[in-house]
Amino acid sequence: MPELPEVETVRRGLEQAMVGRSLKKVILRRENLRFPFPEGFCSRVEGLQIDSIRRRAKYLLIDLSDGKVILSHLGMSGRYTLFDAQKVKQYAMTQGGDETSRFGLATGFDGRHDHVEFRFDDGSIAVYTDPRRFGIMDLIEGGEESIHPLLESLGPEPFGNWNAKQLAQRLEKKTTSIKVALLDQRIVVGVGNIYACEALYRSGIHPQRESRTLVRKDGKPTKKLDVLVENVVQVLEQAVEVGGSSLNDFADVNGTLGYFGHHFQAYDREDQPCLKADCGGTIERITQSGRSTFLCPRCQR
DNA sequence: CAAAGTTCCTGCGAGC
DNA sequence: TGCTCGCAGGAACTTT
Repeated sequence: MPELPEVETVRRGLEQAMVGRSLKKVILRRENLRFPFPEGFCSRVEGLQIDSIRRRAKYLLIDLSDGKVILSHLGMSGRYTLFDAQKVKQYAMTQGGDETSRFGLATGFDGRHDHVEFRFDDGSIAVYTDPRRFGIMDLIEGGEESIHPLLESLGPEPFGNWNAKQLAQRLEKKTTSIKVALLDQRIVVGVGNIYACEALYRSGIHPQRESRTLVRKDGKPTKKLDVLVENVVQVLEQAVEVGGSSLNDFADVNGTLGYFGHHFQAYDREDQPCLKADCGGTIERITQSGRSTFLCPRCQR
């Protein structure tokens, strides 16, 4: 469930549930996700309090009271499910057991993919579930965040002071298609396949258009590039609003609604009519870098 | 057959 | 000519 808006929604959910609590016990049910868990992960974080939870790109950064940071990426299928103390009690009574996953269907599957359990001092628990295991969990020592290999080459946050001028600089010499460029986290972070399609559709830009053709010869952004930047920010903002409007006790419910409770204008609408007034075109699906792109060939140029 | 993400590998062209 | 570098495109990871 992982583009910027979904990760931000999860961040808010975890913030509510975790900040101010201490990690009493952390349990790993396998040795790796996409990468092995760091050496001694559990013992190095147990006893520490959660001070704050931040987001950088599609990564979650969980700040601990001694300066360490838990780095978490949801990959394609990662989710957090939160259980308050009362729910934990209920599950303990009905399912029993202590060291095996008791949450089963509550985390979205039967428990086989519940890889990490964070148990807090107040009796609440956060479970990380990830069937495809493209997710990542790592531990960063205090002050070493800026040199973490996964974070160091990330581009600007779209909700920062990102603008068309900055984007133009990065696209000036790029022959890659604009769709593929938007997915490149070194150019701008947080945009994934769905919102890249949506932003290009709204902007009337063909996803296969060469990136550099959106920059003028003097290096300034074209009007279309200005529009694209506005639409990327708008699409992401609107998605955050939708995700944030739902309940707070299940981070996965938030994330799921963020994607599928919302209907898209282009994504996953192959063979359906273009929604732009008077266009009359039909949404097409093509493949770029092995990923589906949805577009209206009539109004995207 | 496809899937919301990221990293790594290979092949190619440019430039020294 | 031969080598290196960077870019572009594709495969790989895995389960439902």
